[in-house]
Amino acid sequence: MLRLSKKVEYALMALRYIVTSKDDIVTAKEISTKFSIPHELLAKILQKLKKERILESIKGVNGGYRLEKSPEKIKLTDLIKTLDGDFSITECIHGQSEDDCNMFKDCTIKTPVNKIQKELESFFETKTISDFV
Amino acid sequence: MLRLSKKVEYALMALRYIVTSKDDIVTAKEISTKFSIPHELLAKILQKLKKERILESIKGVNGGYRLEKSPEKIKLTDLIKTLDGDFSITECIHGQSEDDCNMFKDCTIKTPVNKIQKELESFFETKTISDFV
DNA sequence: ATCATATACGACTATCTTAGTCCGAATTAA
DNA sequence: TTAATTCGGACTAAGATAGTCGTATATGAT
Repeated sequence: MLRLSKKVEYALMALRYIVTSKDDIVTAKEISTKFSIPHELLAKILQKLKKERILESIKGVNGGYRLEKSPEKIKLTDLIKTLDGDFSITECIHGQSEDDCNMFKDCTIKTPVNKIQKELESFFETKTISDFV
Repeated sequence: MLRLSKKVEYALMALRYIVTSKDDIVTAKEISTKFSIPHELLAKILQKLKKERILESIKGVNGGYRLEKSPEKIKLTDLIKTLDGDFSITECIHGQSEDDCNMFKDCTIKTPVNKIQKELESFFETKTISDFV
């Protein structure tokens, strides 16, 4: 239904929170409490953002997260690809060639669908965390 | 994951088929066979398109469907709204006011999310069946 | 009239994805 | 040593999507 996943929503709220926080380091607990997001779930999200080098993590007591990339460099496409694993408006698109689809041998809408995919992707490329601050 | 539903995909294929068909009237059977789409499922889709006055139906033997609107007037947003019931990138958006969201009492991303929603909606407004023919 | 071929429509089921939980680590400052 | 934190995988729950089934209704052809 063309909907942002909760993971991405949570990530946006968390990133905004981190960006605007007066503290250098912010814990997953703090964010999950603030927004009533299940702690374990948010923790996983932040861990993925760390792997993607969007966040930097500090382990142990007094640990937490802080930005590794600057807000204007964190694109919405990156969040979607990292957290949802993919960015494609149809199952048959995997970011590769236009001819990969073998789901419908007589599918006639490959070309326009690919065009829309590319346009959408460009659109989300232009959206960064800066737009959320 | 920001994906078009199968319903919308099927609708696009079906509409394109109807538009480019040399026959005045096309049956659901013909289309479902052509693309290996489950017949009952496609039938429901076409019925919804009929209610939306995108298609016109003819009952009984030799019945079927034909376009009621011209291809350039059938927008992708219409298909999504009709078939998926809604068009919103987040649960808290229902096309109404920006302040309807009560999911997160401290949600801080309402405004930017609403902006993106509107931009996306405009984008899909510009896409019509003409783009698929 | 009857029959075969269509659409119309609601209820149901199956499948897949997403969201959320649980458990046990490893790390580190106090 | 302890408490607070990140890390990682496996699991379960919930919800949305996809697909099925049964029946009714309309209508042209025989």
